[in-house]
Amino acid sequence: MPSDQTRSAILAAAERLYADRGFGDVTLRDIVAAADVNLAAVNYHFGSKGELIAELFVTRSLATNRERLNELKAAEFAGGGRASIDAILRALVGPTLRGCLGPDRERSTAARFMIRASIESVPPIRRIKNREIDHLRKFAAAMRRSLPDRSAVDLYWGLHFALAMAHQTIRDSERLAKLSEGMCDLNDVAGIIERVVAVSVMALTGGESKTAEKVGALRAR
Amino acid sequence: MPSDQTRSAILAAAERLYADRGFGDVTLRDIVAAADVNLAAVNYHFGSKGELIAELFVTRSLATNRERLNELKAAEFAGGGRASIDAILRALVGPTLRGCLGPDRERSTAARFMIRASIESVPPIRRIKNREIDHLRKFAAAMRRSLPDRSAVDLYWGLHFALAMAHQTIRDSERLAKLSEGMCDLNDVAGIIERVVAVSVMALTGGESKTAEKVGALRAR
DNA sequence: GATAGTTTCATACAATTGTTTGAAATGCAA
DNA sequence: TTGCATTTCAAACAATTGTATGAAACTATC
Repeated sequence: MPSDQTRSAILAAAERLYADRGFGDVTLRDIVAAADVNLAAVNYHFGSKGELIAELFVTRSLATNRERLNELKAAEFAGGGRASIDAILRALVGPTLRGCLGPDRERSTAARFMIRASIESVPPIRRIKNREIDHLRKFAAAMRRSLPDRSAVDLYWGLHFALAMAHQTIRDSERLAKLSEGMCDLNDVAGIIERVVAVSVMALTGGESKTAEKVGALRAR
Repeated sequence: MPSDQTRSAILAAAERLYADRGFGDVTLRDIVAAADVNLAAVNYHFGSKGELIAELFVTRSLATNRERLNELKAAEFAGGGRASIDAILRALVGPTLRGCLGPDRERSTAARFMIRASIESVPPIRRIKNREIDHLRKFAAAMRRSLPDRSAVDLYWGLHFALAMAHQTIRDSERLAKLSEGMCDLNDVAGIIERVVAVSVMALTGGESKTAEKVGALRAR
């Protein structure tokens, strides 16, 4: 019977350290010290540092995607096959925002690890990351069904911007807090999600398709 | 007479390498090889690797801030002391977007270096970065003057989201290109700027102050 | 309770890193 | 030229890194 006690202790410690300090300055010795296991255990159980990171990433990546897709399916079911655009966007940005900003410690580490992974693109992760495109494509398709009149380009930009806002809010919540001197409540996760969704919906619908015009008008200046 | 030939060769090579590959995996030996100078030259001219990075960052940081403030001042002058909100946002996101996505090679390296710096937060940079808050505060003040009716919280979020969209577009333009299968033209820098500005303006004005309502309405669901 | 397979451990290894050193080369003033 | 300061260079240094090794400890089966 394989002892996965050591194995999971390493995974947990590694994820927490990577989430906190990034891949750049976390050594295997840091990890085994935090996990209270022997240095050689990492190579014994995972083969190499890169494979450890890869395993962490694929596990969390699958979990996040599953969570997002569940919300999407639920929204589509509730809407009789066609989800509302705000529900789609909520399914896209909700899980990550809740995971990173919410109070749940365990989820928080997982989500912050994923943010790190999306920022500091280390080789073992870069190789896997292409699958994310396929995942996002499902959301693009749902958006196309929800807003059949919008151009594909507008939809892609809307999707891109929604992720951008959610992402940056997690990555740089500290700056926003400092800049606003605490006026922006970063503990109100639900409020943040709705703010991101609201802006994204506006970007996509633009008060009845004004976005394209607005872009055009501003460009003409 | 000090020989700044070596000095500037190091600076140029370091900036290019850091911009291309990030701080994580660029060694001093990579830099001196690219600059075609001796290894010891870095420590002789800069003292340490950290001080080299810091010098690069402060130089570029000052330049970017100056550029942004120039555009802001010009916009405020043109508007008789009060700039339009879209002009303010354009001054905020324009320089970086033009720098990173534009064709100008030299500016491109500089801008991409700054993006790296804002992502991979290495110690020497982290220490300096607090000044950025003061810089952003000037834009927040201009926005307050331009939209005196909006709440401060909304303005901060709008500023935050504008930077988020610009930032992510630079950092992850590749994903957007892949996702949209080339439909989103990332060479049309002016168009991208206007798109970011348009969405930010909508987020801030929300079709005559609908943002807050919309957030409220969505939250009520 | 002996044995085979698995897991842990201390230790060592090879490679890479930023930094230092002291001598050689260079530039420039007298 | 001589003398002095600045700059370059090859070499070495100390520290850290991921990885490998072989013996010890453990676990479960017979």
